[in-house]
Amino acid sequence: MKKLLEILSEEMGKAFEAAGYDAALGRVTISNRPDLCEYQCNGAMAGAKQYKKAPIMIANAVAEQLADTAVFSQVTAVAPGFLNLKLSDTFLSEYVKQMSREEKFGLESPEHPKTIVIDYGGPNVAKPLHVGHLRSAVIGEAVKRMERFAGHKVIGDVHLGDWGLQMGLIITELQERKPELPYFDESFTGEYPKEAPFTLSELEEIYPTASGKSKVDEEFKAKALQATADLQQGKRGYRAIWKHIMDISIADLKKNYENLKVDFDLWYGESDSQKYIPEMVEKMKRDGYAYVSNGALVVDVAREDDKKEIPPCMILKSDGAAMYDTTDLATILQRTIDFQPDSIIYVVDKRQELHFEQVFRCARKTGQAAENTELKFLGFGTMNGKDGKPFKTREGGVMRLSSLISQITDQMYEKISGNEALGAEEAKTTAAQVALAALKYGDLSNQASKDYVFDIDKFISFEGDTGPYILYTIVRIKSILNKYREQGGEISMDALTTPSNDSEKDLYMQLAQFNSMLEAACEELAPHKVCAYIYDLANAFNRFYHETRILTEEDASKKAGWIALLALTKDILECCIDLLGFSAPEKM
RNA sequence: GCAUCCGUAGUCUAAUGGAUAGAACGGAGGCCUCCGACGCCUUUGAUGCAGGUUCGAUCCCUGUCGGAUGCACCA
Repeated sequence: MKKLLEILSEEMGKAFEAAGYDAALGRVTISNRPDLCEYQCNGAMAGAKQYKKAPIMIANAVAEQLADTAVFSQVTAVAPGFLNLKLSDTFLSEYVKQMSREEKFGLESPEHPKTIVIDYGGPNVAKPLHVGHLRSAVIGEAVKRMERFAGHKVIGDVHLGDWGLQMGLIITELQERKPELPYFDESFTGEYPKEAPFTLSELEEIYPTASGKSKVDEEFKAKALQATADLQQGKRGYRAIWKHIMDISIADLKKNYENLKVDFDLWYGESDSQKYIPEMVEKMKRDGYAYVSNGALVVDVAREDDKKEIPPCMILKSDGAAMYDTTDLATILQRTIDFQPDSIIYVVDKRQELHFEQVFRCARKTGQAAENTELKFLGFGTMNGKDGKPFKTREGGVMRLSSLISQITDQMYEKISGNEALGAEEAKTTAAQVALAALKYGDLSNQASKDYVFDIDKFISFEGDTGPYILYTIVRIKSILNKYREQGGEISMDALTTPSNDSEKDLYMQLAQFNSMLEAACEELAPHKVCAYIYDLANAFNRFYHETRILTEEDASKKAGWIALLALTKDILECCIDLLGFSAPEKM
């Protein structure tokens, strides 16, 4: 269904036209002076120059045309030329009633659904997830759910880091520790063992050790680089080790992401694009794009109008090995072949912006991406500690994501375990549920591109603009609805009446904004807009709730109408938090 | 050095070029015989600085100061 503001703008546009002005001037927006009006139109001022008339004259003429509109209950022209509007109660409630019947609360599905690949998560195999992986997972998951809800075909790909130097480092370290393993025996032709020669926790220790060594030991680093190249060339024993690492690591990653309510459609990695690389490189050479510079094979991507110098995209290092430019390009090619996507969205740390700028340009120039495929970089900022510096453990190390989550869950448990309505078991699961909401809302309520401060006490607070506050509001509504059912009441959206006071009308207006809010949030890939919306909606509900005795109301139709209003509010809140990637308990 | 992004109340955060810059936390004060007071209502307080474009600028442009980040064989 049409967005409310669209309808209002059309109505206003007709009035402008009838008064002899351009209908486009009739754009209506939400009032920024709620004390004066609910909606406003500033078209008279915009048109003043064009028509060489005082804005107030235009505004007056337009207001006259709206004398008997069914949409507005009040239209006033105010100096210097504002048109202040109030909505008709019946029009508003009809709109909301219609919306409650629609499949997606009135959000229209796109005429041409897009195929969108979202690249997020980006964990490295053999390394546990740490706090640096949180934002990509949380933001990417929200964007995926939003676009999917909007009606697009969305494919979420975790894009594992499984092909770079870290694999060579692990192989090299393993060889030093256990040189007797068949994987390192060049003459071995039999089948390699099914069991991995290491456990998950060993693996998680091997990588940092090897990484540390490579920084001080030149020889070790050279070996690791060689091992990386050998692996990429397909050396049999190395591939077998790699497979072990992958199996162990992915099983663990899946478990961790599941705890975060994050799930991927594809578990592809850099390695999966490998088979496209040789042909891609050849074609780049053949087409004259790639040339050798300082021993490496590169493609120029600089443009004349660049203010800054954009280094060329590196296709192959001087030792012939692929690097992240290469795999990212080959991955674009792979996705083009597999899905012909209309859009590929990268949810990546914003520090990688230059890299992706290079890759996108190169992909366009050399034809890895179709011309009509848009490549979007959704860069996110750093999660900082209270000191304003990147989040660390007390000891100054990198904090594991699982520790962060258990920390916030434990604190949440302490807060809610005092609630006697909850059993011990229920308190545990509820704590985990609310903690996840606190964590995700704390992250998503900020604009993705900005750095933000991870403040655990603020996030888990039930007061203010937080996840728990949203959940609390939902739980409160559920509690009322349950009582109503216990009294034998039935909930039906048809019971919606017209608003009878300001706080109720405000709640109606908040609800009516759902479709335009979500459309904007999807368009701008901005989950924080969904957060801002549900916060406003929860506030509007709480204000209304405070003023209205619902269950004791004697007028049955009034009561049923309020119940319907509550039910719709709850449905929309729950819909939104599902898009953000968390859920509400029954009690808390 | 060059470049990019960001500077909004004490803190944190929002605002397709529109009126008196919107919230949250904190501070001050009030509201439970009543559907969950983890709530609600008052109140306090901000666009780094200097110019320009515009009828109108937090937003666009220029300069300046401050912060973050990036600048080919790591990802």
